Amino acid sequence: MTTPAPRTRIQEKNRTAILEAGLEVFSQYGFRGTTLDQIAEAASLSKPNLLYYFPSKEAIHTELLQGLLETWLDPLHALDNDGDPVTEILDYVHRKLAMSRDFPRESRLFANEILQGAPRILDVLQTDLRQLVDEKAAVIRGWSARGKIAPVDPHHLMFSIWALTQHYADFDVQVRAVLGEKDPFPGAEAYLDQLFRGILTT
Amino acid sequence: MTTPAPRTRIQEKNRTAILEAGLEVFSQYGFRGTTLDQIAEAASLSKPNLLYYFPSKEAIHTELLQGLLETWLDPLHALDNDGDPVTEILDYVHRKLAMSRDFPRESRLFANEILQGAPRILDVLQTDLRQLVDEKAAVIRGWSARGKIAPVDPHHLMFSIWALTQHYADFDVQVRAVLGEKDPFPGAEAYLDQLFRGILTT
DNA sequence: GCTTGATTTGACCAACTGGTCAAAGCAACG
DNA sequence: CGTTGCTTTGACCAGTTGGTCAAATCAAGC
Repeated sequence: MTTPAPRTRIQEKNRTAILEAGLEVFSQYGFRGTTLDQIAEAASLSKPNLLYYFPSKEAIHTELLQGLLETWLDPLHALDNDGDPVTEILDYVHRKLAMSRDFPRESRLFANEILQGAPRILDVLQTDLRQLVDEKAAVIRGWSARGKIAPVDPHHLMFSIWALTQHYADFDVQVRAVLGEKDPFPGAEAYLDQLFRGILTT
Repeated sequence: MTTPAPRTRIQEKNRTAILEAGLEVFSQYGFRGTTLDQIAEAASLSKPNLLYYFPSKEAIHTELLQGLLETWLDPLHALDNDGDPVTEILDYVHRKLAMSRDFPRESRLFANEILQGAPRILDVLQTDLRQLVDEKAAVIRGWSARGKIAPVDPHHLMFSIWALTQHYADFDVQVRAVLGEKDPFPGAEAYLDQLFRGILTT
């Protein structure tokens, strides 16, 4: 969309490698904590070569964040007013949890940005995200009103879905420290099902 | 405990100012993203003066993290096997939520550390935290077994309490972007009450 | 094999980083 | 007062940072 498509095959390969490397490092150390040298090494390129493909450290970060936001909000778009309410919401939970399992670095990149006050995406949050959430909140409120699900605050329901699913990616280290070797995800899925079923069906 | 008490009044004042400033900056930018100059300015001290009170940037960070861990685990200690199960758990939720409201920077400092792989506290998580959690998990499992609360996975219950309460501090910016000016906390408290009551009372 | 444009790199730079140090300022006590 | 020990600071340093640039390398069409 925003990104002009890379032309040659080698450009595409290197840009991809840089973004992949950037994701790896930014998601762990945040923007300020990350150095171009780290990214360059992770991408197996020289630092000046990085800057041949991207004008600055900031540009890499921005592009990652932009690509991320689409992916991140996508599952919420799918929440369908005409589907079965409980199924719709639980499906959303499952999709979000799967994203935490399959794309934990993306989740951490996002978490880092928010923790730092979201300097680069605050406007998107205040406009696009807010609008989308309000829209879906209305859907949920409608379900409640029609007695399809228990009365719940739709915004806090949304927050709780985000918090719980992303926790397994963002706090992965802590979860594993407490759980030992055991894979958290099967248990998480069952628990979240139980938890949200509990609040949705009175 | 670990920290030898400062002697003079001026020492105490400056050490406190430095820790306060460090908390402010570390909690926003993480360890690597924070500079001594930032801390010095926030504490209204010169950089060499900082280093008169603390031997290094790392020392400030470590001391903050140590003090934090105690406070952080404290509410969990209070979970009492002999109290009323639902009340005990909901009280824990309320205490944790209050901490997010009253000490958001502490929550973010912790989040930053975990996000970066918990390099400085991984061992504490794997020993002290794990042991404490296992202990309380046994209590909860006991309550379930005796039919006092619904059968739940105690570890994931714990994770969900942490995730939900800390979300309001760590993702504060996002929450406020979505909610507008409205204070999230009264709503959060009511919602969390409803959510956990739902899963605990079948 | 030569030219042309895309790609890569070594050398370099100014600003910033965490940290040092010797000297200066200061308070209080005799 | 003068001395003594705590406190503060300006000047400084070596290493790192994001970023530049001219020159070298490379690939591909002619």
